[in-house]
Amino acid sequence: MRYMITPCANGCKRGRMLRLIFPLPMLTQLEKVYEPQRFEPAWARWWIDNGIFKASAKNTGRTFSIVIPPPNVTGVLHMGHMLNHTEHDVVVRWHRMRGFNVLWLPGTDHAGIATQMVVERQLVTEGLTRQQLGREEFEKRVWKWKCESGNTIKKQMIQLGASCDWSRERFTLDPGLSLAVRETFVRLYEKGLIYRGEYMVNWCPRCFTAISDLETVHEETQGYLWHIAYPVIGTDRTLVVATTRPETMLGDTAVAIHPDDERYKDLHGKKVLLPLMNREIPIILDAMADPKFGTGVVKVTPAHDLNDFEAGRRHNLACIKVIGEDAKMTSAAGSYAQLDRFEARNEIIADLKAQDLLVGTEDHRLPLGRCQRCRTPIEPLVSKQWFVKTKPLAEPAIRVVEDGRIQLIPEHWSKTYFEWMYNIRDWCISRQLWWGHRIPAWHCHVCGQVTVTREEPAQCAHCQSTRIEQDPDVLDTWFSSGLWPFSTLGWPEQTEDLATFYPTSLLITGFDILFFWVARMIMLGLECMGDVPFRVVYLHTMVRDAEGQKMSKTKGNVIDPLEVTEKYGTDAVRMALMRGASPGTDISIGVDNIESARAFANKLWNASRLIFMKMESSGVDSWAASPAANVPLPEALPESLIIPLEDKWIFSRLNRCADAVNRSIETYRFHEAAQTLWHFVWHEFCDWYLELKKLRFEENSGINTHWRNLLTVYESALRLLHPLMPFITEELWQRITDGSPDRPQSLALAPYPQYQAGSSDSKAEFEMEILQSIVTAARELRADMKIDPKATMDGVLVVREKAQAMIGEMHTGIERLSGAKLEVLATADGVEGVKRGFPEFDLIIRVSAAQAEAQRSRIQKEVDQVEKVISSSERQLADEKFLSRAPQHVVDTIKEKLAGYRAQLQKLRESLNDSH
RNA sequence: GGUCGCUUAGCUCAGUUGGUUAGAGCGUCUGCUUCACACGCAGAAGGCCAGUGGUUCGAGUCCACUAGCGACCACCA
Repeated sequence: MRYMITPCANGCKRGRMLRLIFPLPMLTQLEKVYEPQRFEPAWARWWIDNGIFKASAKNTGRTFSIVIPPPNVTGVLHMGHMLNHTEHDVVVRWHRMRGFNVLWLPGTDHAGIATQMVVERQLVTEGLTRQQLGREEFEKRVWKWKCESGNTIKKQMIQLGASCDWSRERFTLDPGLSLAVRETFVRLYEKGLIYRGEYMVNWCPRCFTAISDLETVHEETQGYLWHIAYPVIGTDRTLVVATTRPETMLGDTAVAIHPDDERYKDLHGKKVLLPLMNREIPIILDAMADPKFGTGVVKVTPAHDLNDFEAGRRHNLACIKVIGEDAKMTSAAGSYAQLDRFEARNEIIADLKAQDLLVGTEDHRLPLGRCQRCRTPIEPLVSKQWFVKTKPLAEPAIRVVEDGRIQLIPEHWSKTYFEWMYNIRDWCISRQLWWGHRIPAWHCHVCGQVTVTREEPAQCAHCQSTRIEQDPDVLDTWFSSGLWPFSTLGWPEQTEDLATFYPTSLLITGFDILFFWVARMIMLGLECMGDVPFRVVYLHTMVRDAEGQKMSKTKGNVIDPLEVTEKYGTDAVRMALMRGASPGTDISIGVDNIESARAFANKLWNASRLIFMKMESSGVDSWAASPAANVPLPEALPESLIIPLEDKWIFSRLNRCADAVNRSIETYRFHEAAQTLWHFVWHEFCDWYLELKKLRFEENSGINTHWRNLLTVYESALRLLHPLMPFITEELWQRITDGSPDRPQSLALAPYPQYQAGSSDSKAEFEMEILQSIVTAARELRADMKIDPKATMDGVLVVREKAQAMIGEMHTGIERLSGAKLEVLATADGVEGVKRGFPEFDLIIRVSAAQAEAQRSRIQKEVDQVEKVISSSERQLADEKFLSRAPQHVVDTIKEKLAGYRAQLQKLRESLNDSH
């Protein structure tokens, strides 16, 4: 037993914890079925306890740094996180194994509104409100909650194998990060990039705070366009306005018409009587009124509509707030005061009807802004808030993407980014919440001025009064997230970490927070650090279910990562995700995908089981070579003269595999890396290589060479696979290493196999292909002719020159894998039986005439197919235009291939004639 | 309203600069309890690459349009 379950040494009350007694270099036989639950938690712990993932601030070598998109402390891990974390971990482990000084910095976000809502909901169950509790008590309460449940995400990440440096874990409300927030705020304020003022903001009456434009979601909604008649004073005419929000009319301070609108020219300079309120308001001339829309007359409510607010400024109109922060009508709404805004709407419509002033109603689809958090319809209202002036920050942020100092992947996101950046509007950063970074501004009760400083001031900077009070508001969560890539490294202090790891190398995140987060980090990074926060942004898309549907609780199609990792193993879920993770497309994940990934893990497990069993019976107890960064050259190995074909072949394939995988990960083509490894391990290493090696061990000759080569390849494969499937590979790797001090402590620290020029062996690959074709041909014949699977077939093999030596060496293997006793002859003359002909060999199986017949239809089909290809190639080679315009190498290739097809056709025809 | 993306086997998707029998996994069918693995082995079937037109010697790949789906942005009453 290598694992022991012991009570947690530090007296943790949670009961027993898995602890690992390790390392114990030990090669024992594996259980028959792969049970990841038995070793995954132990390795997760072990990696951390042994500091495998610690970055060094002093390291002067190549550095790779990445910060996690901090999950909400309120959060519970979902599939999107798991995808994100797996992508991070693959890239991070890959770099670490390539010898980089790697930092993956983890942490969480205080998530202002979201967290506050969670705790408030808790309070409701106790019959309390935060107001009853008071600000200080409430904050304590949130902190308490944060400390209790805030570690969930961390534990879950550890369980997923995320190779973060937990010693550098950060939280957006940490003292250091709060310092960074304050520093940034003061700097921006001093540069005039932060200002306070009364403007139209998006107000959520349920969350009771202003929110930014990005936090409102627009939704097409079916509504009405009401036509309301406003009597024109001094005439018997009326002006008919069209509105979607009649309740705001109580706050109208003008109606607007287009100056050139002929219909109303005679009314210029007149006034109308605002119905229900009996207030006289002017008719103003403004281009905001589109003569083609509705009636061409717009009511102007500066307090409740952005356009109207601006029109109000242009025309110096009063701003009458008729809807309050609680979404109820204010006292300015006269008899409607205290009504909810939607109730008021109904009453107003009824009252207008009664007075015959409602002259029309038409259906109208309109976009309705809702609060991102609680879906409550947003109330645009005028309010005194803090804003960031974004244009000056956006300009350099646009430039760095334009000139490639930051690269967005997939590249097409740049356009979306530019689009938003060019049209950026000022950012409302104050929130009327209690959970977050308090705004470092103090209001003076005496002179009314504001003091903004880094340190808490004792007196007003303007009148020296001590009657000052800190602004009650907190900052938008994204303000602190925007500083994440450098605030986490110690800024504004000039720390070693900051010098070593900023700018970070890469950011991996979802496109859904491109504006919320990525854009703001770029702006604030450039502003505060004078350099980009990261060089590459890889944006992945959404995780969907097997049918490509968005996962949602209401649809019931959510896959819980913890459930499935528990059931199928973390490695399996990681692999399933990676196989689907191609840049730019959504990832569909169903249980099927995860099951097949588990099958892959099980395959690797059982291949290892085979290897370990054979090692034991051969008296080999560990793998003795040190891992090398390069895929080894078989020629460089001792006893090179007797390297068997399967070894030359597998080394060559391993080399190509390493090449492909390295290039795939480098370009974030995770699906490609996964695919390549899957194919190599399963269909090359297991299906062919191990099958051939099993026979070698039976033969029991040259056993040391076989072992050395096999273990070298196997060990390299584990290393290649490690970033994707860290647990199973570590578990297996530790079992074959002998624990000597020159060996890395963990597979996570072993060098990642690199392509080595000259290590590919085309001759071996060619010969192996021939071998595979012979075996496959024999199996096809057996299946087609329904020959007893257990019967040894009797046959003849005629091999042409290039492959003859191979047949000599591999004869036993070919016979065993094809299940046929094969006589090797120089020609096939006079041999009776079913024949499969190939350019490199003929395979003839002796069968009865009845069995042979089954072969004919399939060969005929192939003949038809090849004939078609030949005729199309011939047509092309006869085409003058093609010959004159296509490049020579294309013409040559076709000529070559045509020759091949012809040979193939001839062979097929022979088979057809001979098979009787 | 603006922008972007997608449409390839029954399903989910690959297919890097255009180059000639279009690939994988799952599913389906046939046969195998072969001493690593039935989470397996061996074999097979299955696709006028959404449609139309264009560029080209050559198009799943480039261009235009059409249809369907999806996402993001958005202050027109």
